[in-house]
Amino acid sequence: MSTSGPYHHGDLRPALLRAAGQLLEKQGLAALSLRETARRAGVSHNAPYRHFPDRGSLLAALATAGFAALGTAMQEAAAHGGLRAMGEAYVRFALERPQRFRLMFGGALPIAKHAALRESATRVFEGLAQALAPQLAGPAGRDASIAAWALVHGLSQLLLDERIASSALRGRERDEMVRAVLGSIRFAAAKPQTPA
Amino acid sequence: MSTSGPYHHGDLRPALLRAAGQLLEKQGLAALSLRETARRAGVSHNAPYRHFPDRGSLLAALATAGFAALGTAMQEAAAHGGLRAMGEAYVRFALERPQRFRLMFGGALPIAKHAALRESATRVFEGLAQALAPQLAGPAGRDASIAAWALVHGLSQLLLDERIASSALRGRERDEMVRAVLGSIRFAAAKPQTPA
DNA sequence: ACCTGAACACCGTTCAAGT
DNA sequence: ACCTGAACACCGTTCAAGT
Repeated sequence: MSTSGPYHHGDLRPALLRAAGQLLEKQGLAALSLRETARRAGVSHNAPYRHFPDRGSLLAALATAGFAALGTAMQEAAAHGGLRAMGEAYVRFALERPQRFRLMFGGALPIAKHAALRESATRVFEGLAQALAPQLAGPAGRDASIAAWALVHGLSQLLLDERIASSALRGRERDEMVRAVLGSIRFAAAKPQTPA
Repeated sequence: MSTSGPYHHGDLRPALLRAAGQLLEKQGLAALSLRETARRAGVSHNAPYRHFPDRGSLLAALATAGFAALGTAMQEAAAHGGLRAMGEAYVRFALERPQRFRLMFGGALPIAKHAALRESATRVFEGLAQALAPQLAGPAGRDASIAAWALVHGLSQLLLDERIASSALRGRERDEMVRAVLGSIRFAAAKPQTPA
């Protein structure tokens, strides 16, 4: 009577997102079932359908929150450490939240079906493009900014998949190696000659 | 009696891989169930366990075949068109077999559990590193070759996820845009000054 | 050896019903 | 409005049995 929750949960949507987020980060996407999420939130297996039309929509909400967090981390990094720090923040986000990052970029979500997801992702990428714009103007600069983004994104993915052998560290801390790899590139179209 | 298959299928393993590959490319990873694969191969839902200990092992076999195909495509491209063609072949492979590429790099497979998978992947990456070696020697060169790989890999992923707006094409064919993006990068450590 | 059918414990989703 | 329990058609995996 006193210890049991209210009949109307009242705050079920955030509770479901919290439970689903924990499942995702601890057990991975495959273990993230609607039924288990409901169980952890203390409701029947059917209650989530009041807040999400299907499993995909729950996943889309998790990914959307992920893009918001990534965008914030990148803007903060850029404010303190400039462009270079922005790229490093991207990689750090991927490595700190591997399952979330995979959900955001793994293609498991029908991106066309989830407008909020697409918008939150686009916002992040526009922030990156704007930060690059002063250095990389004009048509060639736009291609270069895609290359910069691809570089940072690819490095994140390869590290996540443990595809970069530990010998590549050559005694350095991982962050230092990331800096060195990102710094080993120059943009052909850069207005002043600037590092990544 | 004459149209029905033999009791002992005889060639079940390749038949399963073929059916699974078709399922993967047409319906995506989520639709690739062992039971449906068995159905398409014309055997009971249980027969696949004679050839694969579990679903993950079937997926690993598909991914392993994918790495072999990617390696072949890259070597062929390199023989005809050099380093640049190698990178373009990487991107082309990803775009031509999106679901296969996602399986290979999506982190859905417990890579540690599948030795053949890890080896086939490593072979591909060693081929890339060797092709880069003449231009990028020494410690800084090794970081640069990781950057080159990350660039190609990231561009593939972003194109696959349709994260690069169609406006980025600016009227060009996709292949041409890929060439321009890859070509917009210089390696700081390159021995002669060489494009990507 | 290789294949089958029944069984178990899971899914996502739908539906009729309760408060 | 919001939640529940039963039901349906799926899974992966295991087991006892057939040829």
